[in-house]
Amino acid sequence: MGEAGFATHDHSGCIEAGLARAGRICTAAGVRLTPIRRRVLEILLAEHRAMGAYEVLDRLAREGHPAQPPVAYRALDFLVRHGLAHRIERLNAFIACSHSGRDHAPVFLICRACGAVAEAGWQPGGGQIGAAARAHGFRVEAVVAEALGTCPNCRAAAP
Amino acid sequence: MGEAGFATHDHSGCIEAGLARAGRICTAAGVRLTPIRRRVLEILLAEHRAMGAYEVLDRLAREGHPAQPPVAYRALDFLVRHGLAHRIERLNAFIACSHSGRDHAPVFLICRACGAVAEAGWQPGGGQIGAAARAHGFRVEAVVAEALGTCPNCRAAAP
DNA sequence: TCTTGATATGTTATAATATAACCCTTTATC
DNA sequence: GATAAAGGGTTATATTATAACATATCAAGA
Repeated sequence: MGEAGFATHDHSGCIEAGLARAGRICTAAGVRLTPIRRRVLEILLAEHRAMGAYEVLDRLAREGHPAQPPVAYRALDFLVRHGLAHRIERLNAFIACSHSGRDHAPVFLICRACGAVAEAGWQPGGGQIGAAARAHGFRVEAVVAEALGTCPNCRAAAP
Repeated sequence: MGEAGFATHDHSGCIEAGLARAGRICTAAGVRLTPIRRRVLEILLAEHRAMGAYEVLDRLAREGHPAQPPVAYRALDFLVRHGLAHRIERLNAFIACSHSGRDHAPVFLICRACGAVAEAGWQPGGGQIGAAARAHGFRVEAVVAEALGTCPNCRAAAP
């Protein structure tokens, strides 16, 4: 999987690889990738973009799954807790994790024009946020880093 | 004003100074700091913490102001647009800007235990986010950076 | 000053996002 | 198989946010 940028690519393999990876992670963590959880991850992987909880829910509904809000939120919470998906605060949306490494602090690049989201990795402790936190005596446990702007595709289309 | 950290301080002067600064900024920008906008900023400055829109709204209501949701959202949007307040995505809440400088990209340090929020400044373009964006050909227009963790006060209280 | 366009406010209604709470089922373990 | 722990199904409701439209206020030129 690796980095997911804005470049279009054939990601038919992403879904399979993502599910396989999820299976490994869940096994290692001693938790269960149940059918609903697996299906939600699959939906996120297939769409390859940030999706709202109710959008995921609609999918499940159309497939005949039970589809009350808690169904989606529980599955999404699970995926986020185990690092298989991320929540994009700015969009109130969720996206499958596209970073292959272990524990990572993602930074999201969100295109205003097309809504595409790229995930990049970084070392939050090492940079300026870490420095700011140390200056305030603050212990960082998690970081939300989201950049809004325009992706290269949209700039090329409407410069 | 300057940096707002976790240290307690007498911020009676903060309110006055914040309002004066807001007046200058609005005059310079040719926009109006109307009574409602001013009052909402005053509330945020006085509380000195992140407040939800409906919490601000309750205040206005108790003071006899009209208090339908758009009243609060419009005032808060105005304050955010002009850099007088910030939206904390992670909390769906708003906080008065406590950074005296000009255009700045704030990073927020949010304490899980007590909910306090400190605002620090940084240079988003220079750091790792800038590097990640350049690597993806992404043009950054705004950055949300929020760190969750524990503030020094809470760690001292319950280590 | 009058008019006019732009901006702001008041209000109703509703959309979008998220969680509480309860009960039942499935799974893992002894 | 008994039992505890985790997950799922469902109802209801809480929380956050905006659309839409009528009225009021302001700024600036005719």
